[in-house]
Amino acid sequence: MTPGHPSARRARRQKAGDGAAPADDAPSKSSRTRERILDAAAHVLSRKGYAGTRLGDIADQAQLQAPAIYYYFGSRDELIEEVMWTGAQRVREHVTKVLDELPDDTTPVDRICAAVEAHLHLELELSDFATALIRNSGQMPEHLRTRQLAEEAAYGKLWRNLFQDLHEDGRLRPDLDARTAQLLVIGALNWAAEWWNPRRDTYETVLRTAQSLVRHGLSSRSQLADEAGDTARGTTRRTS
Amino acid sequence: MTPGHPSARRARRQKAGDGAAPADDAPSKSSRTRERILDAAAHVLSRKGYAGTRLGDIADQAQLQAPAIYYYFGSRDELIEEVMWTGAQRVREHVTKVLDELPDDTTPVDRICAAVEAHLHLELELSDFATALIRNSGQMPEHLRTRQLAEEAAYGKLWRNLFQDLHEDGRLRPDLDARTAQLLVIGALNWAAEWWNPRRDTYETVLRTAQSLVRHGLSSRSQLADEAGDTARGTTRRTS
DNA sequence: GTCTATATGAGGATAGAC
DNA sequence: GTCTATCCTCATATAGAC
Repeated sequence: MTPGHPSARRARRQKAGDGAAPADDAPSKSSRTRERILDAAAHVLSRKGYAGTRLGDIADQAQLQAPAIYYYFGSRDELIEEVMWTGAQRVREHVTKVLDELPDDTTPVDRICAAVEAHLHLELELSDFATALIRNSGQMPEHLRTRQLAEEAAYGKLWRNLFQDLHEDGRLRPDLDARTAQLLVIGALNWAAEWWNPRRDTYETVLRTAQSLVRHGLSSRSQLADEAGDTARGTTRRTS
Repeated sequence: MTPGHPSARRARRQKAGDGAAPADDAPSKSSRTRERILDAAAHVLSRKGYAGTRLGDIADQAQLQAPAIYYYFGSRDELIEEVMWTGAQRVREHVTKVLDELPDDTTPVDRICAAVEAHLHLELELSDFATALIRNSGQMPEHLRTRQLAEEAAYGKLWRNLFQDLHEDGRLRPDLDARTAQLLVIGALNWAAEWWNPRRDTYETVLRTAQSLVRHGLSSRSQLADEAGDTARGTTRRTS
């Protein structure tokens, strides 16, 4: 509410600055405070949920007092909305970038495996944002979800294209429904943020298992033999 | 709080009665009100989260006034705890039952496919309980999670045994980590409650795709050819 | 068994000092 | 930029009528 709120306006200006400048000067002023608040909010949101997220808890985590938050964000809802959007946005940007950098002759299966790696990597990296998103998507008031839904639509389309390519290549096993398979795969990956414990399984193990499951689960003809030793680590490399 | 609370005691007695009697007499008195409240609580909890669940909303959904809830449950927390536990409990019971009824000579892969079917079926059936569980597991105060954690441990062990059998049969592809694969599979299934829309995909489509993905994703040697036409529907039948 | 009325407390948001 | 003090709203839980 109160759209003309002075602190909100100021905050928005700062944010635009951060986002636009690629690597101009240093992360700039002590306006890294904004980042601290955002990270803190993701942390609390993932653990307490939308309704349970107290400005006081966020402030504790960010090492300042609650009213200071209003200097950077117009309201509690505005802050939470940005957490949800940021998580979705960063994952999509990262996966997009990785796919763009793949050689043109990369096969559809390998592209999917690369996407699996990119998704998993960033999701586990940004686990507070990821779990905040996962747990609260269905619990947010609709009007706070517009940006997030746009992100997710775009991200869904990206995956849909990957599966489409696989299908057109005749490599998608015919008893699979493409859309359903895609949602099941993404679900398996998303869920990983809920259970992954770095002290129990290495990231490599999770990645290798996920990629193998996807590769063999999806594709009909096995171009699998010659990849056998390769699936262990990143698929971003050779494709010849 | 207030453990000796009269209404709580009364409520517990009624519940025990409901649970014990298999099909004795009718669902008994208007104490089906308790079920209505429980269902309503699952509905609200899944959409608003632990902290956002208001007794008033539950009351609206159950078609009574908020204070009436205290006749059946000792407190808000007690009610919520029971929702979380009920979801986990019913799924485990159902899957256990289905597995127990399988012929003794059922192969490990087929047993896993049967478990996939049972899990998916009950999860989509009880979607309010399922999504309540999924979204709020990480957001509940620890002291409300004891029963639920016990359920989940038992359920995890059940799946672990399924994968163990597959492994000992030499059918688990060697590049897979059993525990990780299991968590990824369950994750894919759990997530389905988040996106499944009966008006878009039939239950059959989801089930068939999930089973196929799991079967081909997990197993090394293909005993797949002779099952091809069978994976479409339940796997509970033939195994000869 | 279910209601109306109310005591009590927690948390978002603002004003204004520094 | 960040703090202290304060207002106001709203939800749990209880008391007690019907």
